[in-house]
Amino acid sequence: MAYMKIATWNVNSLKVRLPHLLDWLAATRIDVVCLQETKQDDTKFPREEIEAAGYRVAFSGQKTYNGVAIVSRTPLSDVQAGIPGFEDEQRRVLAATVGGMRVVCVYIPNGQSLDSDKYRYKLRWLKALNAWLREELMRYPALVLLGDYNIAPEDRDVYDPAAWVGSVLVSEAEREQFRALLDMGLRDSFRLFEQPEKSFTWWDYRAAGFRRDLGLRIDHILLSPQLANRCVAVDIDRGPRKLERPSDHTPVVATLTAP
DNA sequence: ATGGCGCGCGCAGCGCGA
Repeated sequence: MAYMKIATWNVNSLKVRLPHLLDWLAATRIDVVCLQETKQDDTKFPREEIEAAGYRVAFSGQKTYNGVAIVSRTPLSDVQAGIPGFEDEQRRVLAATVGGMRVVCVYIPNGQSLDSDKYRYKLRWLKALNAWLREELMRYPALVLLGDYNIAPEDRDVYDPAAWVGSVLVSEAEREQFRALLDMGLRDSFRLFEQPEKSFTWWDYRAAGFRRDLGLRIDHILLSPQLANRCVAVDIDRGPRKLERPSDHTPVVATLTAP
């Protein structure tokens, strides 16, 4: 295989979106996709359907909220759920080694509002993620961190920055944590390339957000330097967002040359 | 436009997402 495609997609309920996922995998031949908001207990996870499509899968789920999974055409090894040493009942992190890469799938907390306990949790969570990844990067030079970050890193990632001042997803403390990831050497793969203005990955279900293109870029693929050197393209795939009953997020796909 | 929609749970209407 000349290229490897690795993707992230917040499916907002895997139960509802499984047909979209299977169709998308068949159409795109993606090698690895990290899922967020599966919202399913591990006992309910549709492992058989995904394996029947020719993929392996690792998952860490919970009922109603959160839940992450890594779907891969090649075997997954050294699967690890959660951030070591960080007590968290919420299933938001899953890491595995795939094709010589360390793949870290994250569903970063939303935060709700700046005065919320959930926001304080988000910042604590991000600090723990940063500290952990600093070590992981030393252990795994070929590392990719991908998922729903719930952070729009810059104003150009927001359809109307003025309207979002004072909100979660754009606050300075969150963006600082995002920059801390870049400061340890990770690259925002999307910005390695020329991209259209108004490149978004999420649109509110309300107010015809997608039709009016009122979106945010909050789903990201960060690459260690070694993987950034192999990255030849990164694209947002709006296709699944145009289907009936879509997720409010759309997939992001990075294309890497074979090692 | 202060909300709007979609999801899970569970069977009414609420919490949550972003």
